[in-house]
Amino acid sequence: MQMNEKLDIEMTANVLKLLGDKTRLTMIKIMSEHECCVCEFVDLFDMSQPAISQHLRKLKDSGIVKEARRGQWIFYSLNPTSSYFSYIQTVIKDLPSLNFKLEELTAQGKRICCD
Amino acid sequence: MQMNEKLDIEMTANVLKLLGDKTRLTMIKIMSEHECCVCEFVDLFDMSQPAISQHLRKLKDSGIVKEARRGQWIFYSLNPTSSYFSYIQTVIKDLPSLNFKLEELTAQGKRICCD
DNA sequence: TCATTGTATAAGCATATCCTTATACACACA
DNA sequence: TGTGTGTATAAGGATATGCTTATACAATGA
Repeated sequence: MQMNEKLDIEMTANVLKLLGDKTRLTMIKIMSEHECCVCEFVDLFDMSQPAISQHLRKLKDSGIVKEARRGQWIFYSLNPTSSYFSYIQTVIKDLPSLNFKLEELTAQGKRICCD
Repeated sequence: MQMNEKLDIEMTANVLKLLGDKTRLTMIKIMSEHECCVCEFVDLFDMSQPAISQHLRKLKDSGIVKEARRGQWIFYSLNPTSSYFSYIQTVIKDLPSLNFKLEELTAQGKRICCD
């Protein structure tokens, strides 16, 4: 059963602006499949650590992403309490999965695991 | 039956960036319900005619919107041949309808009709 | 053909965006 | 407590964005 809750245009535009950047859209798609820490993103993107950190901060400030510190690492994931949680999943649904990217990291021993 | 065609991340980010502006997102929502000409948008938004025109050009350049001249007027609408046509409809589905805005125009005799 | 109306383009400006490098902060562990 | 590793913040620069005003182009109709 669909909820069909109405979205605010201005808030939605802000969310779409955040997703309207290739780096952030890719991050969001990755986080929709797995939580991920900053250093993993740094390995996945050809970009400096501060650049990654700044993208994550924008996503966190908007409330669509949450962070969880585990020891030295901070893991980011989609925030299930955000009012845009299911909307975002709809928007990214048909983007290609990036699981294989994380598997490459695992193969290179670069995957962070805190179990 | 869902198609579930895979979307390209970079192209999708570009589309979302276009939608990630309050003015353009509103325009798109309006166009999803009715075609609309430039002067109508000018009446609907508190913004100059060139500003409206420039937003429409971006949307047209990306292929997600098409134009049709009818006499003096140029009508814009969602482009059904765009590969993002159904995607966009999904993305804007739960935004509030703006039909009442067009009805206000009609009441003010500002609605353009070429029938 | 000329004036009017609708639309597009050009140029310029203020601000936003996205990156960089340098540096600070947080945690782990010897 | 000191050092290494992970992450955040600060500052600054290049480019992008979104508006403005001025002007050009397109169609209509007297």
